[in-house]
Amino acid sequence: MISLAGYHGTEDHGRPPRSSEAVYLKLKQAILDNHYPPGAQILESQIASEFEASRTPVRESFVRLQQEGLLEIVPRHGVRISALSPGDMREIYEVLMSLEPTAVELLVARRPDRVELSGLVRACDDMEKALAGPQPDLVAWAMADERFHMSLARLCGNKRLAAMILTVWDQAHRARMFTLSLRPLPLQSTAEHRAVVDAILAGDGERARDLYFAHRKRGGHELTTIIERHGIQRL
Amino acid sequence: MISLAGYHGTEDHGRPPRSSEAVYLKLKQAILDNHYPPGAQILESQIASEFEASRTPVRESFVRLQQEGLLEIVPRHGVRISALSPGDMREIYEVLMSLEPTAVELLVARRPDRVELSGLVRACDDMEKALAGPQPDLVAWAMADERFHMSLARLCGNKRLAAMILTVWDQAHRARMFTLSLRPLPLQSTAEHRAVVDAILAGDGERARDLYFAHRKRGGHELTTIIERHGIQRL
DNA sequence: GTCGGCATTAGCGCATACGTTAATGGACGC
DNA sequence: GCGTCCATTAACGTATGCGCTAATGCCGAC
Repeated sequence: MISLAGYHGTEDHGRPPRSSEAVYLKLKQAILDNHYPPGAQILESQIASEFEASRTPVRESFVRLQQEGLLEIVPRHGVRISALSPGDMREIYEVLMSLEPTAVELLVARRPDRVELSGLVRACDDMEKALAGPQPDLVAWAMADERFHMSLARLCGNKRLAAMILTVWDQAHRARMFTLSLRPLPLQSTAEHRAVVDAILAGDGERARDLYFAHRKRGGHELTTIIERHGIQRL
Repeated sequence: MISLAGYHGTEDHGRPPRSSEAVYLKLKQAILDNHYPPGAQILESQIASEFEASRTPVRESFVRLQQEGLLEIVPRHGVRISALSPGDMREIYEVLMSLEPTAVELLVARRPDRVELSGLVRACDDMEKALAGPQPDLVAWAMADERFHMSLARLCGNKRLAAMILTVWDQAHRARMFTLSLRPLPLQSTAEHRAVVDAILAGDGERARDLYFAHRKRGGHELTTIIERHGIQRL
């Protein structure tokens, strides 16, 4: 997880570390890392003792994570970690197909300098590196891919847009990790990222947006196909 | 405010009414109704006594409303009701220009029947009616406009997309109400809504999307112009 | 007169206590 | 043997208490 310090406004400013913030971050990470698998039921008191805090900060974290769609509060049964149905994946990809191309377009319109874009370029480099050797490192590739998309969201200059992208991206995180080994080597995906960066560097917003849209569409289609072929119902 | 029962998963299922839910709803309504003006500082204990609840449900509401961008928790100073800068308005309109046309396109792709679309048609009728008489009723127009956009979001079949539209729409609610009397009579806006509905009824997704995008773009431009001309810095 | 430091206290973050509800298991009746 | 009802208790939703932090105001010194 790469956090977007800012929009949801909960990063500290040198204040005493808040237990509720720590619980929130650790719990979120644990969910994304599949430490609590989808469908799992967890009790407030269980998390409270695991994280050595009282129920109050745990409840606060639950509320926040519920709004982010990572879990659902079920009265008397604690929380249920959200599982994504194929329909949810469709929703997420529809949202990303709408927001991410817009983010690219906004980024180009801002006329960013090469320094700002260095993160994107490096993420591309890392994706290529991860697939270059005789033993492709899929996890490294996925991390670079994530870095690429997070950077792009943050660079677009629209905090709300960035936060929305991050939210659904987080929701889909586990599913992406799970399907990583089921899909063909992401060589084309990597090339598409590079093409987007090139268009951004060239200042061609329309081309960048269209490339990005195509990338997202193909990726979504690929994932949908995998989910269907494997008959996956929840992830 | 028109609530999207569902996505954020806090509607009740015949359970005992929860105080925290009541506080959340009333507080949100109060903010949208400008009962607490932007920039206002409110203390937990103040809301608690006003709403006759303890601090716990108030805190929970604060957390939720902060994530929705309606207020900001400022330690030791309670919460500050969010004020929108011109930059915020730009962000909101960029998001809506991305999401709403997508929603329209998705709606048309679902091939909705006339019954499903009746809410949209009625909202259009009401907008026209509100402007028809010798004394145009701007508030009635704004309510119908809001109903139109909320219906569209909900009809698109993508809960996440709908929730996102609702969130930013809520953020901009006060600003829209405030500028209502500063802008020209929304005759063109009303006509544009009608055109979008016609395109939806005709099943022409691409036209509907383009019309909607143009509508949103023009509306955003109009609002931006007003804000600039009046030198408004916070609303 | 102004600035700085200290005391006071407001307000919060967290822990915990309390009452309520619903889930569970056992016992009894059919 | 099975179903139903009641008792038990687990878990939550809310209230409240506690200790800590920082904001505020006052007083004294320069």
